[in-house]
This record gives sequence, structure tokens and C-alpha cells, in this order.
Amino acid sequence: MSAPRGERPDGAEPEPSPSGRPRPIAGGRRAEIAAAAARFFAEQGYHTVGMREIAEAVGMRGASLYNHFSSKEEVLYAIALGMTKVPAEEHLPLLDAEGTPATRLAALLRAHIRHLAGHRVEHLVGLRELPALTPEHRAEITDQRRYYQRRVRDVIAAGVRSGEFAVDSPGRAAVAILDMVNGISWWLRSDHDMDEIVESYVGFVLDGILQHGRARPGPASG
Amino acid sequence: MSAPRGERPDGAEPEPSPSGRPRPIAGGRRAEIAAAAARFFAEQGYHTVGMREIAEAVGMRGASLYNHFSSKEEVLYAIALGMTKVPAEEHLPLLDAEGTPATRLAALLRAHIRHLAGHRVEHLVGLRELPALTPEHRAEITDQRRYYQRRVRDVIAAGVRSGEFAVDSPGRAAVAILDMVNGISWWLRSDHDMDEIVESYVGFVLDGILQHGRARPGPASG
DNA sequence: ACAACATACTAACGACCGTCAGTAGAACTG
DNA sequence: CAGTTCTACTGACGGTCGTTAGTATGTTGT
Repeated sequence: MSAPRGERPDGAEPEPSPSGRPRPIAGGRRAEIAAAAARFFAEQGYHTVGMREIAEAVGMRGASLYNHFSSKEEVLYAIALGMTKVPAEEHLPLLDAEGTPATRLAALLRAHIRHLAGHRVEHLVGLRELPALTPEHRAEITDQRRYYQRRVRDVIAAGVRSGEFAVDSPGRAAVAILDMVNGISWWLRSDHDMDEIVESYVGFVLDGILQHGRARPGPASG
Repeated sequence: MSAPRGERPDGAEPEPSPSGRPRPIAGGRRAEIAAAAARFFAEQGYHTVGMREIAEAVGMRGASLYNHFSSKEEVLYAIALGMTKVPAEEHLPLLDAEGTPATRLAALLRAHIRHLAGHRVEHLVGLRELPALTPEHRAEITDQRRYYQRRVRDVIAAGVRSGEFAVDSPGRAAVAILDMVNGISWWLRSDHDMDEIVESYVGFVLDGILQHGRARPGPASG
């Protein structure tokens, strides 16, 4: 089962392209590697996966990966960054749009969950493998996450002031909400009905958690 | 700062301990090792931590750990089992006690969160390092977790039937609730006010998520 | 055509890993 | 007392890991 180390497996390549150029892709190689690595990291864990295994998945030898990434940790960092910095910059403007706090938060939640679903493995890796990052890289990721969390807390606080929401501690609610929606990436499968999940969770948050301090009618009893 | 136990000169005393017996603890050694390992696993990740590092923390050499565990994976398995099987057997009977579904679920949530807080690192490891387990061990842990989740779903369904709760999908709500409360172990620190956290989350669940389908009065407008 | 660059390769290094074999000294048991 | 068990030790093995150096080859720019 071990690959013959010293020999060139001429016919073992997935593409024995006789032109000598194995892959015509230009520039997108980094993303391709990161995507393959994220898949492996998600299902086996960062440290279990070797550079040679990642390389094989994209049709290279392990050492060649260092033409695209300076280290294994940088691969992980790129994955984590793509799930914190990028969506933060794309989604948080939704909180600055027009509308009530409730509609703005709903828009953010929908974008958040849909993005998570579209990048499930990357999201899972970004949550799970933080300790494997360099202290500097880890700090950058957690800072970004804290900022995102703070923005959610602020829009909740605005909703409390406007009377739309009823919670004691917007900060505590923000943490609980984000933990709940991020939990999706642990169990999501491709055969789930995304529309239904999104609307369920938006309901849990907007009509549930953020309303739990409000008086309600009890169960029908007559 | 290095311990003097490292080198063993020819005729020197192995331990300066006056009693001559290095450790009077009997039998509790397994738990001591697992606790130390859980601390390391939680903050560095399972694969980053070596047997020699765990051993040093309990005053042994790496190879001596194999007098207590047959493999490194068994250490992880013991930790994970202590956070699924044990609490399931201790807490789930609360769902069979007397009272309404709401009071029974509240009791379970309180016990769950308090147990989580008392074993934060073990809980985190049990969540995060599942892929490092043997397929058989992993299956056992996830089966246990699925059972726990099903019991929560059932009590939610009972509450819906009795009119105490108002949710469309008890199963979906159970998953969301458990993800939310389990998320606590990712950020909990020892200086948090546990009573306040517990009651906040019980409120999020019982008065929030599980009521979100019920009609409510809107924000006060007159 | 020639230089410069990008990308892939082979080969190997040093470090560390989990694990095992063998041993020794205490602690119990009869 | 002898015999068994328990626990910790030393020392080492085979393997894998991330990474580097050096090299070959195809593409691009002038």
C-alpha cells in the first residue's frame, strides 16, 4: 500500500497527459490545494493529515506544495481566514443597511448560514483547529471573530432599545446565537433541506431567543 | 526548573520523599492521567501532545503510561466516554421524574450545563477530537450522543403535545439547543458567574426557542 | 533564441512519535 | 519466608512527519 518512494510511477498519474503539462490551471492552484486540505482536515483532523496526502489529492508530490504555501500551518491559516475575514467583510455590511434591527439581523443570519453551508468543511476546520495555528495567526482569527460577535451584540442591543427584542444581556445572547448557528457545520449533510434549516434557525433566534423576556399567552386551557 | 527525576545515578535515591514510597495513591492513577491528558488535549489538540508530555505532568516517563492505558487512543476514549456515557446515565433519569415536560427539561439542562462547567476541558476534548478515535470507539460515542439527543427531542415533543411548547420540529429544536449549550465549553472561563449562565440558557431554551411558534404581544405601543 | 520564471520532481535530513521489551524494586498474599 | 502483582524505569525500534536542497522542464517575455 506504500507508494514506491524512489521510483517514478509513470502510469499512476490520474492524467498521463503526453503533452508534458499536467495541469493547465493557472493561479487557482492555491485555492485548489486549500480546498483539498480542508476536506481532509475536516474529516481526519489537522495533524493526522500529512502534506503528502494533501499533495496526492491535487496530483502532486508533497514537497511541491511548498511552491504554493510556505508551510502546512499556512494552509490551515488560509482556510481559517477564508471563513472569518472574508465573510465578515461580505456579510457585516448587511447590519448597516436600512431597516429595523430585526430585519437586518435576519439578513445577516441568512447570509451566515448559507455561507456556512456552502463551505461546510472549511467552517468546521476553522472552528476546530484553532489551536494548531501560530499564536499570531490565531490571534488574528479570534480578533476577527470577536469583532463579528460584537457587531451582532450591538444590533441586538439596538433591537432591545427599539422594543423589538427582549433580552437581559445582548452579549450573552449573541454568543448563544452564534454557537447555535455555527453548530450546524458539525452535522450538516448535503441532503438536508437548506431553505427549511435557514428559516428554522432564523425563527429560533428572532422569535425565540430574542423574545424570551417578553410576556406571552400561556397554553390554551379552555 | 527541570525535575531532578530525569537522571538516575547508579546508587542514588530514586525519590527524596521521606516515606520512600513515591506515590501513596492507589488506583486513582488512571483518572489522574486522564485529567492531565484532557488539559493538554484541550489546549493543544490531541495529536500535538505526546505521551512523554502527559507522563511528565503526572511524574512518570512516557513508557510507564502503558501500565495504565493500552494506547494513547484509549486515554482519549476514556475522556470522551466520561463526557457522554457517564452524564447520560446520571442526567437522563431526570427526564423520567415527575413534573411537566418543561420542568423536567429544565432540570436536565441545569444538570447538563453544570456538569459541562465542572469538566470543561474534558467536554471540549470530547467534542473536538472525535476523529482521532478508533471507528469502533467513535461509533460508541456518537451512538450515545444520538440517544441523548433523541431523549431531548422526545421530551420536547411531549411538551408540544401538552401545549407547553410551540415548535414545528422537535428534532431540529433539540439539535439547536444542544449545540447552543455545548458551545459554552468553548469560551467558558473560571471567572464566569455560573448561576447566571445557567439561568440565562434555561431561559433561552424554555421561554425562547421552545416558545417561538406561539403568538405574542408586540412591542408596547401605547 | 535566450533569459527569467513558475512549477513540478527526487532525495534526504533531523526530529519526534507511539510503542514495546526487559528489568527492578516495592507491596501484598500465603 | 517465598511468590505474585503492580508500577515505574531504561533504552531502543521502526515509522512518519514537515521541511529543504538541488534539479528538470515547460511557459512567458523580450
